[in-house]
Amino acid sequence: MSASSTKQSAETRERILKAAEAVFADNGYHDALVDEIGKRTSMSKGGLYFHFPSKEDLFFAVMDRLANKLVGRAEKAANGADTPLEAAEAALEAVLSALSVQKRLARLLITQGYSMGNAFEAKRAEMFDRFAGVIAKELEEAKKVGQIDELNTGLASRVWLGAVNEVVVHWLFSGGPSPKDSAADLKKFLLDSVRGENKSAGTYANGAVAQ
Amino acid sequence: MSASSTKQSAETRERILKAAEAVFADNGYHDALVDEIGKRTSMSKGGLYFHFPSKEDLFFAVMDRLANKLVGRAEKAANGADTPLEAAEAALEAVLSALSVQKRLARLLITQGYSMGNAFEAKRAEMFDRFAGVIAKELEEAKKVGQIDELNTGLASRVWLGAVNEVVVHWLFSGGPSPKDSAADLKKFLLDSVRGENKSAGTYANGAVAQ
DNA sequence: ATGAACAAACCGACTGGTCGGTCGGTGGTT
DNA sequence: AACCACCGACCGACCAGTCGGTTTGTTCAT
Repeated sequence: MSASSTKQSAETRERILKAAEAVFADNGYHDALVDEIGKRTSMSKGGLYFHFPSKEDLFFAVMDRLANKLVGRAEKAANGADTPLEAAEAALEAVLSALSVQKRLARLLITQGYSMGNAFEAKRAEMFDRFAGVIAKELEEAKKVGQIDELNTGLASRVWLGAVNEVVVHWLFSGGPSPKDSAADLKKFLLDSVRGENKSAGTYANGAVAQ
Repeated sequence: MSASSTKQSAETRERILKAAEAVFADNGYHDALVDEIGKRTSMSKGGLYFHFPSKEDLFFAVMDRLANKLVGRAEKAANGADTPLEAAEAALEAVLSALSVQKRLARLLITQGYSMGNAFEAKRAEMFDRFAGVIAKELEEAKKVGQIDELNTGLASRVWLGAVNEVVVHWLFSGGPSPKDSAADLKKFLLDSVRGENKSAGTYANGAVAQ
C-alpha cells in the first residue's frame, strides 16, 4: 500500500519545512538560498523541488505552519480563562511568551516576509487577520457581559496587534527588553486602553494588574 | 565660482530623490530597478551613480528625507500644544494625517524597507527610535506635571508606534479604514492606555475626547 | 522466492534571464 | 587643459528553476 510511502513523504516534507524555517529566519526571503536549505536537509535542489513547486510556495508553507502553531496556542490559552477579558489577556500572554522563546519564529512571522514584495501582502494580511479575529472575538464577548463599554473592537484588536508587533521588533532589532519582560506592563496598557471609563468596574485577572 | 554648479547639483540630487521615492514606494527595494529611476529622471544610470554610490545609499537617502519631514511635522505639532498630553496627541494626529494623505510615503516608511534584508534593520530602528523619542519625551513631561501616573514611558511609546504602524499597514494591505478615519478612536485608546487610574483627573484636550 | 516492470524519490550539473555596477567616452564650462 | 556632469553599452555575479539520469521501493506474474 502507498500508506507507508505517503507517511514517509510527509516526514520529509516536515524535515524540509524545519530547515527552510531556519534558513528563511536567518536570512530573510531574498537572501535565503534554496541550495542552503538543501544543504541543511542533506537533500539536493531537485529533491526539494519534488516536494514544493517553488521557493515562494515553500515560504508560504513555512509561514502557515508557524501561524497555525501560534494561533493554536493563543486560542488554547483563551479557552482556559474564566472571563472574556481574562481570555484576551491569556492569549496575549501566550503569544508574547512563545515569541520570546523562539526568536527565529518572531523574525519570520513579523518581519522577514516583507522582503517578498507584493506577493507577501496577502499572506501577511491573512495571518494578522487571524490574530486580530481572536482578540476581537474576546473583546466582543467582554462587551456583551459588561466588562467593557462600547468600543471599536476591530480597531482595538489592531492596536493590540500593533503594540505586540512593535515590542517584538524593537527587541529583535535594537536589543530592547524581551516581550516576556515587557508582558506585565504591556498587558496593563492594553487592558487600560480597552477599559476606558469602566476602569474600576470589571473583574480583574490575578493580582498582576496595576503594578 | 562653484556656487552655481553646487546648487545645480543639489537640485539634481533632489530630483533623483523624488523619482527614487516613487519607484521604491511602488515596487519595494528589491523590485525597484535603478534603470527605472533613471527613466523617470531622464538621466542615465551612469548619471545616477555619479550622485549616489549605490542603490542602497540612494534608498537610505530617500528614507532619511522622508523621516526628517515626518518627524519635523510631529515636533511642530507638539510644540503648538498647551499641555504635554495634548502635545502627544497633536503629534499623533499630525503623523496619522500625513500618512493618510501620502499613501506612498506610508508604504515606504512602514513596510518596504524590510525588503532590504539585514542591512535595513539599523535604519529602521534609527527611524522608529526618533519617533518613539518624541512620544516618550512628551509622556515624561506629562508625568512630571501630574497629567499621568508613573508609567513605563519607553514601553508606552512603543505601544503607540506599534498601534499606528498596524493601523496604517491594515489600511495599505487590506483596505481597512484610513488612519485619518481611525484617528479619533485611536487617540482615545492610546490616551486611555496611558492615563490608567488617573482617568478623570488631568486636563482634557479639546472636546474630541471620550466621544 | 525471484526478477521484470513500473513508479516514486532524489540527484546535481547546467541554463537563462536579470540587474547592480563599471568605464571609456562626450559636451559644456571655467 | 582641466574639470564637472552625464551617457549608455557592456560586464559578470548571482541563483531559481530544469531535466536527463540514478537509486530506492512496490507490485505481481511466474
